[in-house]
Amino acid sequence: MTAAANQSGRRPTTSRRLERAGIRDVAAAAGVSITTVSDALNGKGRLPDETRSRVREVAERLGYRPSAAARTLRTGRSGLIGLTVTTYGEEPFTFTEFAYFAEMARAATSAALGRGYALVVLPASSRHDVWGNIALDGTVVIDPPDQDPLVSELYRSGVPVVSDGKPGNCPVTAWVDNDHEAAVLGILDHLTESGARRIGLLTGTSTDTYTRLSTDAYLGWCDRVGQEPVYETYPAHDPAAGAVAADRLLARPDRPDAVYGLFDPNGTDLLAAARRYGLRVPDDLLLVCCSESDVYAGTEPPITTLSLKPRRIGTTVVNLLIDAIEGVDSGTGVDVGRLFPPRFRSAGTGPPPGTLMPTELIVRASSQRRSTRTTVSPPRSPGEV
Amino acid sequence: MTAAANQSGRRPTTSRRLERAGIRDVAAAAGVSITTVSDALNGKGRLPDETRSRVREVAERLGYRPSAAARTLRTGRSGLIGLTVTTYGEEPFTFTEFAYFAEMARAATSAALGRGYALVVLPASSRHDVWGNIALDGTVVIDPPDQDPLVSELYRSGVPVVSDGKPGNCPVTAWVDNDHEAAVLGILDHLTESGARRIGLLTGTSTDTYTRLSTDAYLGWCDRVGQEPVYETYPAHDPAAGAVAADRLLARPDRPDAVYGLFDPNGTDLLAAARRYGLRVPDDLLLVCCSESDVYAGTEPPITTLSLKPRRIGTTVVNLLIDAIEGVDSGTGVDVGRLFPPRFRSAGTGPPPGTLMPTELIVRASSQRRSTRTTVSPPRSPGEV
DNA sequence: CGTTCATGGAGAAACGTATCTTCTCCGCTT
DNA sequence: AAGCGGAGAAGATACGTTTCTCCATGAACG
Repeated sequence: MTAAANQSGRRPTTSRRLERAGIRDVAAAAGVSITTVSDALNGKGRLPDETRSRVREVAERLGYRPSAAARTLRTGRSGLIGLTVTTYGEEPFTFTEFAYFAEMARAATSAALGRGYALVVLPASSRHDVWGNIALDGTVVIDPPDQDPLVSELYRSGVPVVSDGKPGNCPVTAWVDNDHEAAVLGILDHLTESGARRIGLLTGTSTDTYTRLSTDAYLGWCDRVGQEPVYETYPAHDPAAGAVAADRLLARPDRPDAVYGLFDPNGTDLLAAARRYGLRVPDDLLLVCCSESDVYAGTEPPITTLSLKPRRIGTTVVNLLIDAIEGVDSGTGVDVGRLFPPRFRSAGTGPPPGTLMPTELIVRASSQRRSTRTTVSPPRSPGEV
Repeated sequence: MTAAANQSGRRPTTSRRLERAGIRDVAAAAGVSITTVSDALNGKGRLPDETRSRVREVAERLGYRPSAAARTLRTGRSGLIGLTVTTYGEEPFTFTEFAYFAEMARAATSAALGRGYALVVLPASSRHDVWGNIALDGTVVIDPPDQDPLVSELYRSGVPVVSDGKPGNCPVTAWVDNDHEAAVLGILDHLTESGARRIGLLTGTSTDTYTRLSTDAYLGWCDRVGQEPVYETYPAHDPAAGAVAADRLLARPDRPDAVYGLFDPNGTDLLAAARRYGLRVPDDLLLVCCSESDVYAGTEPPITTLSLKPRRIGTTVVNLLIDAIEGVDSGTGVDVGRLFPPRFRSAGTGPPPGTLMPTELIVRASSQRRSTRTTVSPPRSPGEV
C-alpha cells in the first residue's frame, strides 16, 4: 500500500462510524488534494477562484469543521488567552475587587474576541493541574504579587504575560496600570480646592501595587504640603473591617475634614460613619472614594468617585498581549532568527514596557461645597514613564 | 535510517533551538521508550515503581510539560468548556442579568476547575470565527432562545450542551432551571398571607423561559383565585423603561396593594415610584422583587427578594455537563458500541433530562406587615416534572 | 529551439502525544 | 523438557492539520 493510498482512502479495519468529516474527506469529495483544500479554505496558496469556491462549497456541504486541536498542534497557536487574578487565592474572582474585575474582564473578553481570541479564566493556584492542560498563547495577569512563581514560570516557558498592575519583581512582557500617583494627587488637589484643611486616607494593609502607590502618593503629598498624615488601614478583602476602619478614622481626635477611601465600599461606610458622628457631607466632611459602581450617583448626598476605567485597562492589556503574541515576540529565547538575522535586542534585563492610563474623577456633591457638577481628569504628570 | 532511529534521535537539519523538552527528550534522557514515559507520567501501564519515579524525576529535571494540543488531538478531550449567553446579542454578558450571570459564571468556573476543566466565555454571535477555532468538550448555554441555531449546530456535531433555563425547541443534552412556577406561587401565597388583596406584577416583554413561566404562573394563579391580573411589561434590558413601567403600574386606577417585580432593578424602581405616589411600604404597598443583590438588605425599608441561587445553578449545570462528557454520552450517534453492545437507547426524540432547582425567598420588611424576619423556601409542587 | 517563469497543484513531513500490539525474558507448572 | 503466563518495555500507528518542497504544463522570450 503506497503512502498516497494510505493518505486518501483509509479506515480499512474499523467500520466507518458516524464521524465528523475531516479535511481528507473534503479533498476526496472535491477531487483535489489535501493541500488544495487547506489552501482554499485558508485563503493561501495560488489557486484559481473557481477551485477555491468549489472546495469551499464541498466543505460546506459536508459540514466540515477543521479540528482546532490539530491546527493548534501544527501552528503552535491556540487562540486562547488565560486570565487570572493572583493576588487573592482560591476563588477565581474576589469579591472586593468585583466591580473592577468584572468590568475589566468583560472588556478584555470583548477585545480578545474582536481579534479572534477567547479568554479562559483560571485560578492562580492549582498550577499544573489546570494550567498545564491548556494550550495558551498568552496570559493576562491581574495584580501579580512580587515574585509570583506562576508568572515567572509562564514567562520562562515562553508564554507572553501582560499584567494589569505594575509588577513588582516578576518579569512580564508588558504591563498596564493606572497612574495612581497622579490620581491621588488630583484628588488631594480637588479636595484642597474645595476647602479641605486636613485630608485623611482610608487604605489597605496589603502590599499590592495599587495600595502601595496610592498610599505613598498620599504620604509624599502630606510631606510636601506639611500636613500630618491621617489614615487608617484595614484588610481590603474584609468588608466588615472596612466599616470599622471608617469609624475609627472619623473617631480620631485629629479628625480629618476630608477623606479619600481607596476601596469601593468605603463610600457608604464613611457616609454611615459620618452620620453616626453627626457630620454633614459635604459641609463638615468632604468625601471621595474609588469605585466603579454607579450607586454613588444615587446616595444622599451623591459621592464623588474615582474610576480606574477598567474597560480601558482590559482592552489595552489584551491588545498589548495579542500584539506580543502575533508580533516579533520578545520572549526569552524564542527564535525570530529564521526571518530576521540575529540583531541586538534588549535581552531580558531591561524593564518591560509599561503603560500608564489616566483615571477619571467623577465629581459629585460629596466633595464640593459649591454645587457645580463637573467631570475632571487629573493631569498626567509629564515626567512619569 | 530505521524508523526507530528516526523516532529517538531527530532534528537532523535544524540546529537544536531553545525549545521546550518533548516526551522524546525525556525518553532519551531516561533511557527508556516514549511509551514508558507516557505510561509513567500518566499512571498507566505496568511499570515498577522504580522506573516510574525515575522517569518522573527526569521529566521534572527537564522541565517537561506535555503539549496540551497534542494530547487533545490524540485523546479528543481538551478540558475546555464553553460558556455563553445567547439571549441578548453583542456583549458577552448582559447588564440586566449581570448579578445573576456573574454569580452563576463564578460558580460554574469553580465547579469546572474542581473537576479539572476550564471555562471559556464565548459570545453567542460570531459563529465560526471563534467557536470553530476552539476545541470544546462541551458547552453551557444560558437561557437559549427557541430554535437557537448555535445550540442546534453544537448538539448536532456531537458536543454535549447543557442549558441554564429550560430550552424551548433546541435539543440539549440536559437542562437545569429554577422552579419558576413554584417560586411565583410561593411569593403570591406569602403576599396573600401578609394581607395583600390585589397583587400586581412587573414583568418583561421578552419571550425567554424565565419571563414566560413566571408570567404564566401569575396569570394562572389569578385565574384560580379569581383576581383580575394587574401587570405591566417592559423590555427587561432597558433599565430606564423599568422605572417608567413601575410608575405606570402604581398609577393605574386598579392600583395593586402588593407587587412582585421580576427583575433586579424593580425593587428600587418600585420603591421610588411608591414614594412618588405617597405610598408607604409595607403599610400601603407590599413589595417583592427577584434579585441577587444584597443592597436590598439596606434599603429603607429592606426589600424582600427572591434569589434564584445562581451558584447552585452554575454548579449543577457544570456537573451535569461534565458527567455527560465523561460518562456514556447520549449524543447523536457517537459510538458507545465498542464497550457496550448496541442496546435500546432513547434516540433523540425523548425530551432531554431536566432538573428543577428550588429558589429562595428572603423575607424582609417590605413584604410583611408584622416585623418578623424569616427565610422561606417555597414548597416544590410535587407533581411537576 | 532552448530557457525561463508563472500557474496549478500534489507529496510528504512534521506537530507531540496516547495507546494498541508485539516482543523478550524468565520463572513455573505438568 | 516443553509449554505457559506474566512482567516490563519497546514499536509503530493514528489523531487532523499546515506547510515546505517539488513537479508538471504551457506560455513567453531571447
